[in-house]
Amino acid sequence: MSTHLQIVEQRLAHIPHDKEGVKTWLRFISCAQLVEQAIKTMLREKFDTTLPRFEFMSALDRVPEGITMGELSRWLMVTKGNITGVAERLSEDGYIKREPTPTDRRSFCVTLTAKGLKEYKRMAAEYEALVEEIFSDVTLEDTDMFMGTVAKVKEGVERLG
Amino acid sequence: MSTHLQIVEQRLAHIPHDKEGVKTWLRFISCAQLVEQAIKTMLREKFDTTLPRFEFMSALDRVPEGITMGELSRWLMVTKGNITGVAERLSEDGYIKREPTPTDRRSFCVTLTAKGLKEYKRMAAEYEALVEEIFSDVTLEDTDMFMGTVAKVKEGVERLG
DNA sequence: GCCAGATAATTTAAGCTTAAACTATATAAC
DNA sequence: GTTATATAGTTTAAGCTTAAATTATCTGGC
Repeated sequence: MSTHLQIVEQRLAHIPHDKEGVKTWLRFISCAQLVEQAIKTMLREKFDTTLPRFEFMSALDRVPEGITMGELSRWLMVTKGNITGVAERLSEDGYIKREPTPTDRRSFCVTLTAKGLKEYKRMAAEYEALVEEIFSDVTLEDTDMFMGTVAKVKEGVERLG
Repeated sequence: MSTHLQIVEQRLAHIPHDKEGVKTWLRFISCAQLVEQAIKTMLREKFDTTLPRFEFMSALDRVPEGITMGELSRWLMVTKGNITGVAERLSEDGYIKREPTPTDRRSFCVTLTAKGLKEYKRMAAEYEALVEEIFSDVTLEDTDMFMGTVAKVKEGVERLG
């Protein structure tokens, strides 16, 4: 049985030596996927939920007064159609509620229910513990260097126009 | 209009100071998503295709003699059901072909067609140019430091059991 | 040969995601 | 007030993804 790490090494071996950027990108994305997979597995096994649902509830936890679907869409950086679907399922489970806003009859004010807040707090504690454990050997110096690299990559993306 | 970068900074501001790992993870995944989005946009606009289709064809390009659905599943680190679906659509478009293997009547030998190979080469050139451009300011020293951090994160995930 | 267990691939049901079309409402210009 | 334009949210069609169940085939032990 091949591990994630071994497969990534095999894939790197097929990339020409002059493609340093491609190799770095493959290392980058495979590490991100590894961590994300660990988070998804934890959320599924311990809370029978998904990362998009968790992130949706996390967005609501910041703002007890509630926010609109459009604001959620911008905060989570996904389409409004996406928000509609996730909200529908969270609402069915009684974790969130959508109430009309007095000033604009087109929009809703979305908030966590008491049940949703309680469940979110449980999930957030496990999530934070998991991520802190995964990153526990990463030092502040590592993070500083890493942020410098991230800044260069982001500039690279912005250069594209 | 908020940019990706601004939204990430706002999200970081809501994370407690003692959660360094969570902050680093958010920076990590947001950078990965930014690059991935640039790649997906390029593939859609220039080739009317998707990243999973590109990766599928990339896996086939390595092995002109062809590989089975199960090998593709392991190489791409996705379920076999996933492979069935993507293969079906690529086959409809004439980019790949599935032939029975002589030794095992359960399995198929999957290869790129001439059309598929030609299209893949065009896509791969644009993909490599794009990624090299995005990572062009990242130095070998950056990459070395980054790999050290990645190794720590991977160990962190493996520690979970 | 026969049978039990393993393996290759597909199917199914559910959820995530997007782009584009659509409905309803708001806002601004006149 | 009417009209044009913009915005809030939903719907639709298509594709990606998974876990679990299923079908067909293979392999080893007898």
